[in-house]
Amino acid sequence: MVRTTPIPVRYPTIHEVARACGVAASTVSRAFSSPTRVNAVTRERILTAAQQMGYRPNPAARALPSGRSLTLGLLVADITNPFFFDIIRGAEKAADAAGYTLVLADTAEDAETEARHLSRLARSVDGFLLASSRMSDARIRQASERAPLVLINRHMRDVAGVAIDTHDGMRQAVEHLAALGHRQIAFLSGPMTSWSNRRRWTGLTAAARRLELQVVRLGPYAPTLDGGHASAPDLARSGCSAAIAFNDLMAIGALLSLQERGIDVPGQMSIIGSDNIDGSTYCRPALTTLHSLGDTAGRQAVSTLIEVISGRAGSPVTMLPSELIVRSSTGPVSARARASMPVGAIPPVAVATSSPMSAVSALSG
Amino acid sequence: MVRTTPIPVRYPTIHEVARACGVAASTVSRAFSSPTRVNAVTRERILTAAQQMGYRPNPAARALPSGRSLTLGLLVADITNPFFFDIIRGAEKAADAAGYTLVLADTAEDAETEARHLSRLARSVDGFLLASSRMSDARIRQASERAPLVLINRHMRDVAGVAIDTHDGMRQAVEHLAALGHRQIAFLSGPMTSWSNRRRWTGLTAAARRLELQVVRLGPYAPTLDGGHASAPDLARSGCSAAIAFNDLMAIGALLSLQERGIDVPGQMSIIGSDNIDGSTYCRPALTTLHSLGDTAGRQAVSTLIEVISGRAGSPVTMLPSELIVRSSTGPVSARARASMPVGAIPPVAVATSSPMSAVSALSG
DNA sequence: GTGAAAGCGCTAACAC
DNA sequence: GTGTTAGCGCTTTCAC
Repeated sequence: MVRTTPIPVRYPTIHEVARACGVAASTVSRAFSSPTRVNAVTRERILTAAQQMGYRPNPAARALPSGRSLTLGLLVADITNPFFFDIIRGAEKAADAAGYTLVLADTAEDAETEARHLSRLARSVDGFLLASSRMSDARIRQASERAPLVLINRHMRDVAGVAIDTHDGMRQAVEHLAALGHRQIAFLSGPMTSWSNRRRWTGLTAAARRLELQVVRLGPYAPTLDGGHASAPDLARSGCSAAIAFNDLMAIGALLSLQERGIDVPGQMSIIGSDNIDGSTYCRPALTTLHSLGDTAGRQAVSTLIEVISGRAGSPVTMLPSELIVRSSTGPVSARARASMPVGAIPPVAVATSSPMSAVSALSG
Repeated sequence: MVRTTPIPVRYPTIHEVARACGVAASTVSRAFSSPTRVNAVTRERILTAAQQMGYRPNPAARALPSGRSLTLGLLVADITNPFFFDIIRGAEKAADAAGYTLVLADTAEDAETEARHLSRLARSVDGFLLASSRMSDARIRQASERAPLVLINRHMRDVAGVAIDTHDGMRQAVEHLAALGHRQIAFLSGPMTSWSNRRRWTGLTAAARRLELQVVRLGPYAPTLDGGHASAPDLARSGCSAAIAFNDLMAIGALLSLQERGIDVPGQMSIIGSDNIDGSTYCRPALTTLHSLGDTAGRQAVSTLIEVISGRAGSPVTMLPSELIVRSSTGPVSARARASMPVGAIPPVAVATSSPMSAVSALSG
């Protein structure tokens, strides 16, 4: 038989512990919350008694007068995207170590869902971590004025955050491709609402201009395998010999579709991803990609958030580096490709999309 | 400048809403908690006022007298394992729809970590969902007596749960291999603490006995890419022409390692995984694997848990089917392999491991 | 159908 | 250092 009604455990309260120790309830409270303000001996006695009575502080009762729930909300753009794994694990570890509970919510790449979670959790958590937020700057700013908030993988001058500098990563990627002889590079764009997408594009164009390469932006596509698949036809007819995708999932999707169309990677097309997910090691060819320290980002974001919550200042905007990992999806440009793509056939920076992208227009001149 | 101290929003209380409406606080409370027990007109008035005053119930204040936090804890064996994605998403959707908040915690494949989370969250949540619990039956039973608890992907007669029937999936896998001419099959075992691992092994041996095939169990290995890599040497010298791995990650790891050793898949070795993760479509060759309805499992588990919490009975143990998806990692046994593996060289069921596995000894006779 | 009142278990002044 | 005393914002009897 299945026991459908568990016997609820009656936990002892602070008062019962107090009585057992012959002290006031407030002393028991202090023994847990501000250990220094209680006599070491009596504190020990209280802790021991509490221990053997099975006392566990009631979080709700704690939160009510103090206003602090010791809970943090982590909103992630896509929980199935391996990019977030290390961030989640890092954040969880740091939260745990600091005595906080982490509530994880998936925003499914949608600003509205993100906003809903934000308002739904507003009174349950002490602060928010927004990993790859898809909301507008204005909305984020507004949210950060109502509750402690730290951004991950997004940068705003006036909001605390931990960002990953793929700008420099893009430089490494472009230099790698240039060294292999590529002159025309496509960028497979991810969501326009993604700061890191814009950042990658600006990093890419800056490096390309310096090295006198031509770049085209294709998309935007969904930052998923399917998005990558969708990009393949555009890429195939782009006249480029190499592509840098917004992330690994897209890169892998593109790679598969190209192969299905009989286009060899890297023989006829080199591909670079970003995030260094597990799959980038076992797709074929294995993916050249950017690696960054998600674990560190998660930890750092939590500790920044805890500082913000406690009203301490600090240097709230952290930048983490990223690094190119060269595998087998990039190779020298083929003679045929080189011949079929006369330099100057396309302008230095072309945007093959109808979607607006402010950061681009300023650069495409 | 970064604003490190957000201006905390002072939310109106139930009393302020009450005053604005000229009713008692308790009526406002009822308007939200038990809508039927309040006059429809006054209720509408209250809801409107609350709306425009920006009233949001305080979860802690709610939880204190009621004892219910409207929060559910979902403990997952490995948050980076794609097997859990659909389960997480399904659970999140169902929880959301029922007005519950989901706290997600990663147990890192460790029973102790799982127990720690269980006790840490005990007073913060109304119940637990344990996805692929690594704890012992005894411990799970004990936990389920202290708090509402529903198992996912594990079966115990006396604890509510949603299990995935890979027993029948294994039958499909073995029949598929038998049809391709394989006579010797290896099982790459996952964690011994995993119910589904044991279940897969019994399903495999039962089907193999019926079809008069021989099976060997190798491992256990970690249920990860690395675990799969580790299994490859054992598999290569096992004398088998096909392997069924505990999950896709292991299958992919094994596949890569075999290829590195110059062993062709499926030419010299057929491989079957389980879980149908995204990576199983883009590893090469694409993986033949078992698919199951994680989303449904997650949803179902949440609704069962809510029933358990509210003391309602029902049919608390659900079984979900699984289905074989044939891709390219399985093929006909090669003539060479067939020749080199005389039937009868190894006993019908061999266990090439020193680890204890109760379910096995009973079957290996 | 609604109001009054008594807590839920804890924290945080404030005294001493 | 420790005890006393108010609440925190809500739910939930119990009257009416």
